[in-house]
Amino acid sequence: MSCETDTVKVLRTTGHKATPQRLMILAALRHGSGHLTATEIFGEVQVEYPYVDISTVYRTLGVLKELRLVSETDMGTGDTTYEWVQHQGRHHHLICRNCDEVTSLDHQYLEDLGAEIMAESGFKPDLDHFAIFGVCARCRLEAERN
Amino acid sequence: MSCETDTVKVLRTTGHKATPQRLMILAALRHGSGHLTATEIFGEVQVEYPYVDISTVYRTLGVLKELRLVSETDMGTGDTTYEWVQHQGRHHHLICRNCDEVTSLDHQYLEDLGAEIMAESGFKPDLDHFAIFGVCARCRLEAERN
DNA sequence: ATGGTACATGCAATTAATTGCAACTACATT
DNA sequence: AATGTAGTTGCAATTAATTGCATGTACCAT
Repeated sequence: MSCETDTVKVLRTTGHKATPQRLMILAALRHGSGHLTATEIFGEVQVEYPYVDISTVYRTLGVLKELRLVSETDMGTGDTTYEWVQHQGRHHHLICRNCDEVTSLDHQYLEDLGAEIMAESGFKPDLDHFAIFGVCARCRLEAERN
Repeated sequence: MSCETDTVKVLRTTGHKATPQRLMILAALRHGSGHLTATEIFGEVQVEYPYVDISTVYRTLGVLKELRLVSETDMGTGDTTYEWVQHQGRHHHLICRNCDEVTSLDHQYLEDLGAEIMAESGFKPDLDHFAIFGVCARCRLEAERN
């Protein structure tokens, strides 16, 4: 699989450059196990090239996000996480604001929502990786009991 | 209308306190025209009471968000905005990542999504104020032309 | 292969947001 | 009304993220 060269191609055709720093950030994202923070990616890259700057990491993540190669998600823990989109495929999270439990949500729900919005307004939404907050079944029942 | 005293009641029954600082922040949120940043709220409150601290503003917004009295939304401009939920009712935004145009989205779409999720998993999602990014009809057509 | 240029980088400085802690205060209970 | 306590505040320090700018470099066109 030539994900690496594919990505380089995408960068070039969109007027961006495939710099060594970017390739290292890409590698960190692709080999990482999803949900990486900017700081974690930074640390990873620093191992082989200690002179990268954190601002380069943020800027690269911004570009990759724009190109929809990575998704950015705040899981409610306070830090923003980044994930290589093709790595895990589209997926979503339901996060309980009472007990912080995280469960996953099938993409189909959002696929349908996206299709509806698209059909009625022409706007094509990016629904790659959502964090939806709310109250889980257990906490809700417990709250009702009081 | 006794929104003010209602809110105070909500605060008290949930184990929080109705401090003067909070009442001023509440007033700023209720009189403001939606989509206020923490800094804007801070400035507003400082007019009558210059000794508040920005951390108090953030902490109060956190509490109000938890109680779902305000919604927090990143409109993609880089700053997080807060809005008094009952002030404008539930509404959502479609934001084009190409031309930055912002249009609104009827709540019904998300109401339906919420009902579905609730029915199948028991998880009750908060879908008060979403910012959905994507590509608007105009930009999409323009992109296809190339 | 070379050169020009638009894009990227690193650094430093700035702004946004969070956190630890001692002092303080709202308010439920008495 | 007085009191105890849990919750809150302001301050200072920290961490996260962004931005301006001069220098550097990828890569397209020749």
